[in-house]
Amino acid sequence: MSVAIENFVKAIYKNGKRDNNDTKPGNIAKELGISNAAATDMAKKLAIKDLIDYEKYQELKLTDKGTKMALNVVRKHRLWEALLFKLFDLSLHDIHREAELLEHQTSDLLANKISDYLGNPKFDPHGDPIPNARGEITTTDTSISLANTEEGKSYIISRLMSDDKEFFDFCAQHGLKYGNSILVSKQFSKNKMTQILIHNNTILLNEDFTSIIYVNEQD
Amino acid sequence: MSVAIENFVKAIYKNGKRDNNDTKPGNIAKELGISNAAATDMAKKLAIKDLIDYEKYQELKLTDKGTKMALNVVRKHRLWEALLFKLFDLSLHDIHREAELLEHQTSDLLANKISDYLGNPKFDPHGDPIPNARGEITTTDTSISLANTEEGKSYIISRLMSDDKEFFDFCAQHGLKYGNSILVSKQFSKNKMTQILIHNNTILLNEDFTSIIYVNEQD
DNA sequence: AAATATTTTTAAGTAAGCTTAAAAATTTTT
DNA sequence: AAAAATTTTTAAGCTTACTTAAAAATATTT
Repeated sequence: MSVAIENFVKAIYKNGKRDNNDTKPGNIAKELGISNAAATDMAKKLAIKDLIDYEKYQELKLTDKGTKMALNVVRKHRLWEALLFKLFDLSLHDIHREAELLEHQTSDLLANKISDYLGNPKFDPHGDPIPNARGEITTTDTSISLANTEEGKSYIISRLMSDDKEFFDFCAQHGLKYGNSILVSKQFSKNKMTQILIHNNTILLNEDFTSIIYVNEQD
Repeated sequence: MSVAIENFVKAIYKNGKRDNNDTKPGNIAKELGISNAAATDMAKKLAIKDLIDYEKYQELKLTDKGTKMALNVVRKHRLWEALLFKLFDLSLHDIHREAELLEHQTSDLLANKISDYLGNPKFDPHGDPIPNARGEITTTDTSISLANTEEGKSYIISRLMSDDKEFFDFCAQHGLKYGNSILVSKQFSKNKMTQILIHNNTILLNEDFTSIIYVNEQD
């Protein structure tokens, strides 16, 4: 399947998870940096291939076949990230950029070899779960916007779900990285902000960030 | 640059080395599995980009810029082959197939990281020399069609320059592989055939094969 | 609920990278 | 060196993945 199609399906998958399921053509177009018209166009083509269900003016919905394709690409992306992270001294941002290209030129055979080589890891260097060869994925974490603030309850950062360099730089600067411990001290639900404590620093995060920082409860 | 252009330039480079410099559009077309018309078309486009010198009905000749691009792609191909060979249990044929795709989606930065990781190797698993980051390449071997048959002179196989599965299978079956020792016992120049001795078996090879099996003199 | 703004869709057009068919040039055979 | 065969080129056309501009529908604001 073409790179354009794989990326389109992947974008629907990602937007379906992340935002409030806003997978109308315009959102996908923005994600991919193409025009709305191009997104509508592509949506029709994918519908013919039975990768999405398409109804005019509605959200784009992946079919089982489409979901399978998206997970296959996501699997390859995250396996590449894990491999490049292990072998080379590269920034997470660089690794992401390389994986973004390699993911589309990787046979299932090679993906499985990479997975084996790494010991069939369940998570990539961002903490994102790696779907297995059958497209199954296991996650238990939640965004910190939904974390509760019970006294003394601490969390472990499990993922930073973004490809934005500015966001990564911000995270790096404040010690927000995969595996680190934080305390969610307060939710300002009205203003959609969250206050956290990390390394004895209190940080107030707005929705853009709280929705893409994921954590697991600390045991 | 696009995949199609990189492959076109690479094909000219390869044909310029291998065959009797037969780099007319038809040969490149055959190499790439496209029509002659498409090859002529592409040749004109590459000329505009100053990647080749193009004159109607003549051989296609890479400019310095074109050669540089070809060597850059070849470098990435061979580095991928070396890496995949080291990490995974895959056949040389599979490795070649994967590298053929990955080579076009690899930044110079990543290529250099792979090279460093492998200790900046000079040869890939086929024995083909890996151009360095500046596009320099070092070779001393010759095809067995040109090897001389001096009494008792033996050679070490340095490369099997092909992507053809049948050829690889043939080589595997007869012990023709990188590093093995052979004796070139007779040149039938009139018939363009070469007789070799390997593992006490005498094999008579025709030009198709003698022109792509490369050897170094044994010290 | 009307007016306004935004988004989606349609329509027409472009560039890349191919195709086939036929004309033009070159190469090979006799 | 003429005839035959092959190769290269030109021409016209196709598909994919985009674009911009304008029409149609939906969503938001007042």
